[in-house]
Amino acid sequence: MTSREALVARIMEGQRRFQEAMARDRAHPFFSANLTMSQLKILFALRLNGACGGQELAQTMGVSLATMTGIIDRLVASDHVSRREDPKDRRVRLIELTPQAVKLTDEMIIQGEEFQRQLLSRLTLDELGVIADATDIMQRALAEDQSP
Amino acid sequence: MTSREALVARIMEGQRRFQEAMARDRAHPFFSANLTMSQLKILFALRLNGACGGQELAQTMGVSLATMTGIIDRLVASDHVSRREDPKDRRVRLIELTPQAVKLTDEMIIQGEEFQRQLLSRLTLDELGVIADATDIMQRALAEDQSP
DNA sequence: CGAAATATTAGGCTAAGGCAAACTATCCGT
DNA sequence: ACGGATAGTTTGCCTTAGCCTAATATTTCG
Repeated sequence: MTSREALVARIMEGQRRFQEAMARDRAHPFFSANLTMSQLKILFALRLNGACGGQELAQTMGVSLATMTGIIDRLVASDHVSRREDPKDRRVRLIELTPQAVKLTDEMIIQGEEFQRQLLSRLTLDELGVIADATDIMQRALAEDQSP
Repeated sequence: MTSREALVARIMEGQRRFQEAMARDRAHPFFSANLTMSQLKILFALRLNGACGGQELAQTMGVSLATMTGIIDRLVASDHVSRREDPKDRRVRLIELTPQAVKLTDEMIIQGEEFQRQLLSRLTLDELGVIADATDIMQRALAEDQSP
């Protein structure tokens, strides 16, 4: 094994443990939010791709438009999404997440800020510096990855 | 703002972006797995707490034992969990995840290894060293946090 | 032995999701 | 500006997962 491979393995294992430790936090909202799976999928789709029309949503989920109307109705009633007119095409009703639903999906997908802050509070200034450098390096790799 | 607070803020923001970028990966299995919300909750509970009896599971989810039997039946049929006797109490049927379900929940909760590996492949050896140091520091903070 | 605990089965109910068909409103090519 | 195509909703009907209570079996343990 090259030293490079060894480093990568060490990092991956550490990251895995870290994620594992935060899994409990992320799983919480799944228990407290009273959603069906169809509803959850739609919230995720909207969170990842932004607002879109019902037709597109129905096709993505492999469901008829009539079915989608029903699902969206219930999500509107529970204040997770809202409908508004598409200024570009008035036939379309754009579906978008309410701020409350953005927060909910963030808790499910993004990590527990509280937990992270608590961990960081245990570190020395020097250690924080190393973490910050590492974060910056990953940011650059991420940026290059998205526009090579 | 102290330099410490500045460092923490920089780290948190970087981590948030990083998680955001991986969110798509993690959301995938929610779309492809054909589960109901009750089923998902049970898989999560088993993944986080390990195998347990139906009674305990029913109480955790706030549901009657008869209901739980039905849900477990369907999860067994779809090969997500299995039942086995509890050697300590033969009245109890321990419910545990199948290897397939462990893999599935890992994909939902833990992060995309492939994506991570790809990002790391873009880094120099020096940069990898910084990341590895940072990972180790976080590991220590994590260990201290769990047993202070 | 007998009460208590664990699980399953049977029977019955509800709500979410699934569809097709009919209808309205809007868009856009000719 | 007419007319087909597209987006959405409504209606009516069906299926399934989940939910319960009550009855039954099995095992534990005082």
